Amino acid sequence: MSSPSVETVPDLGRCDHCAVRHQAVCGALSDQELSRVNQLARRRTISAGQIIMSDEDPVEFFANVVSGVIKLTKTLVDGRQQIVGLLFPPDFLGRAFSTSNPYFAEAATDVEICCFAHDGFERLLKEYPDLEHRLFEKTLNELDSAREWMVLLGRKTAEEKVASFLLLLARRAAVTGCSHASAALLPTFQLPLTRSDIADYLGLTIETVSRQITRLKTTGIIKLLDNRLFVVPDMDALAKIAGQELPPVH
Amino acid sequence: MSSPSVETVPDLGRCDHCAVRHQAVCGALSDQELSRVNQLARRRTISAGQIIMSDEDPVEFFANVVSGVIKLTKTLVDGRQQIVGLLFPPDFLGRAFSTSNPYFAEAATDVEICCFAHDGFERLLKEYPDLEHRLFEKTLNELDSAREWMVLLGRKTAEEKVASFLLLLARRAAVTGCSHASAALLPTFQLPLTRSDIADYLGLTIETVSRQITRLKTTGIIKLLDNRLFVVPDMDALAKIAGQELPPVH
DNA sequence: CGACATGTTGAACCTCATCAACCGACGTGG
DNA sequence: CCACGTCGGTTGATGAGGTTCAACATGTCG
Repeated sequence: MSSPSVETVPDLGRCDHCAVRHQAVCGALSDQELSRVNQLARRRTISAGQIIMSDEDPVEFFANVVSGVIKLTKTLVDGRQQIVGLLFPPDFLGRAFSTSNPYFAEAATDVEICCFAHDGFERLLKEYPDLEHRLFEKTLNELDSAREWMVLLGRKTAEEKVASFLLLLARRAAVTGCSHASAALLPTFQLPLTRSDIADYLGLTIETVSRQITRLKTTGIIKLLDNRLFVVPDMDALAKIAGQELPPVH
Repeated sequence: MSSPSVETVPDLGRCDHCAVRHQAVCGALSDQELSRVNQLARRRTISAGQIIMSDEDPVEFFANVVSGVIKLTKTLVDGRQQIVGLLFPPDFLGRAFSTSNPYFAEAATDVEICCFAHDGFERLLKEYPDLEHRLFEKTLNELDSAREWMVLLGRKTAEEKVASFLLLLARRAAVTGCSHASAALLPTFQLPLTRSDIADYLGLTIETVSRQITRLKTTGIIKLLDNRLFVVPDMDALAKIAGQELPPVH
């Protein structure tokens, strides 16, 4: 397992080549600490559609999202469903300090995660306050996002909802910097969700989502290279349609 | 200020008589630590309708809610508003680890809060991991609530929304145990919000809220002693209408 | 090739928003 | 003291935005 190395250099194992090593919660850890985490961690690959955690099960593990997208969903007794969160790399999956899961976690695309056993990880949180602090900050950001989404769900029109969602992805793509298309550096991204998932994320039906997308397409706000590959020629135009929140300055 | 006492007994000052001393984040602190917090804290009384924090201002302070109800709101440029959270005692107000406020905080009723200066409190968080941990747990609970509300906003009907809201208050009243009415111990509570606030919380209009309340009244699911005082004769019936989430057991 | 999943489009319907009138309570000033 | 305006709430009539139901297109996999 461990390569023959000078003993002062900790064995980081897979963590050493991990794509999200510094952005994930692990970023809080020193090399020494990370080598311990490494022994606790287990990579898993999950194909699209698989359920990762169920609200029927107790919390069994936590995980970092390494690649792909995970959707967190809640369901009413009659089957109505709502996506209450999307996890991208390097987000963290799992409800700390609770024995029960408050939602379903399902792979929206093929997904790679790095899992930690429940007990071991909670012990780690106790031992490394920096780790807990990092997780806390991530949680605060999630809370901010959730509340922004509440505005969308409660007050925005179908067109604004779809535009907001596309804007979210376009901005992510702009930051991540991976423009798939050669198209002169215009924000371009791959849809990670089906129409059905988008509907569940926006509190709409599939049909309405489809109609709004074709509308944005015909008005030229967006372009589709194929059914899943989007280009946004004018981010400001899209942002305008998305119905922005009150800016901080009055 | 400090009463002449044996020096081994820390001066808890107002904290000693504080109604939320043990439930609020302060519950994480020893008497020694609390006596220090006490010097940092300042009680404030705020009348209904006053703005406590604006998203236009930087984060200036944090606070414990001691009595009353605070609403957290977000607004779109054209004035559409959404309440993204309600704070009851002993909830915590303020976004830690950020220089800007993500929302408005407004007193829904007359409110008593216990304020801490921003810098002093963040220093305290660093020094007392237990305090930060407690705040973390509160944040996790807020996130759970926010996500539950997303299901309501995205997927529930007007009737279910109103019923869910009343159920929320009725359950709170049942726990807090303060039944205002002599009515044979039926869950009874005072509405802390105007119809307009309720509408902003549920993503509806005032008119729809009003109509749904009268509907629940005429079907006997709820009774009104006056415009603000509600009685729930049958919690299960109300819960049924509220459209429960999928129970943990399949 | 047929079966199935994903997505699009059309037509009818319905829930909820909108606009408007009205009510009672309250406070204020002439 | 009463007229007046305001505020919170209720009720009615109307219509638009989105859902529902249904048909069809497209792509994929055995």
